[in-house]
Amino acid sequence: MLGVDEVYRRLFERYGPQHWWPGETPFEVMVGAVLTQNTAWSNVERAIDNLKGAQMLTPEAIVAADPVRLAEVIRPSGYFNVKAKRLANLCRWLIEVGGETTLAARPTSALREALLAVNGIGYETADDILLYAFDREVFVVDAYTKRLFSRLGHCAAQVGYEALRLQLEAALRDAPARVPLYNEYHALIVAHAKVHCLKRARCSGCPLHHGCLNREG
DNA sequence: AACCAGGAGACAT
DNA sequence: ATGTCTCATGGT
Repeated sequence: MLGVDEVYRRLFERYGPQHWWPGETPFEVMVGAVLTQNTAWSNVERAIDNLKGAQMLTPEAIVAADPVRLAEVIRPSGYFNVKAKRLANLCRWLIEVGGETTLAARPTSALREALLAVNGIGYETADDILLYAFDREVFVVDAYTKRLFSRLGHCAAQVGYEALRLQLEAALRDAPARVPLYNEYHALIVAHAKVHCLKRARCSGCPLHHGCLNREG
């Protein structure tokens, strides 16, 4: 079976560095993490552009905004009513704790629990924020990650989030520079999925769909 | 025209 | 602990 480190090597060889997250500030990363829940990034870009254009890309502006207005602005990202609430929850929490800079002092486990306590932030969104906004050593697991590693024989298809995250982190525990490694790894899996093989339904006839990475090149 | 996207929560079992 | 349903726009 292909090792977790070898999978990374092959992904990196194919797609090169991805330099994620596509966001300019930690706060923009957090907003993007919520807006991209089960949604294509192209749609999220529009929503973020709208927020910028409306001068609303700050915690204060989002909390102060009328919920209907906020939903209207983020409309292109889909699920706009739920996501408007989720953004407001996130921003209320950020203001309550005294801003992002205050959070830098917290240990990762405590920060993770605090994020998960915000309604609308689940495991993946929390870990996106931890890794890409706070540079914490957390392996982000998403639907593609589960499909990839279950198809490669590393885990069951119905593996739970935490089980797979801990398994992957354990497999890479001796790797140097894990934060940049995790950063690239998740981005590379998404890049790979964008090309092929990681959709919900396996593409019939695709010779790679049982795990393209088993093949060289 | 169906399928899917860088999920999460409420709720039932 | 594990399923099912809902939320919704935009691209292929």
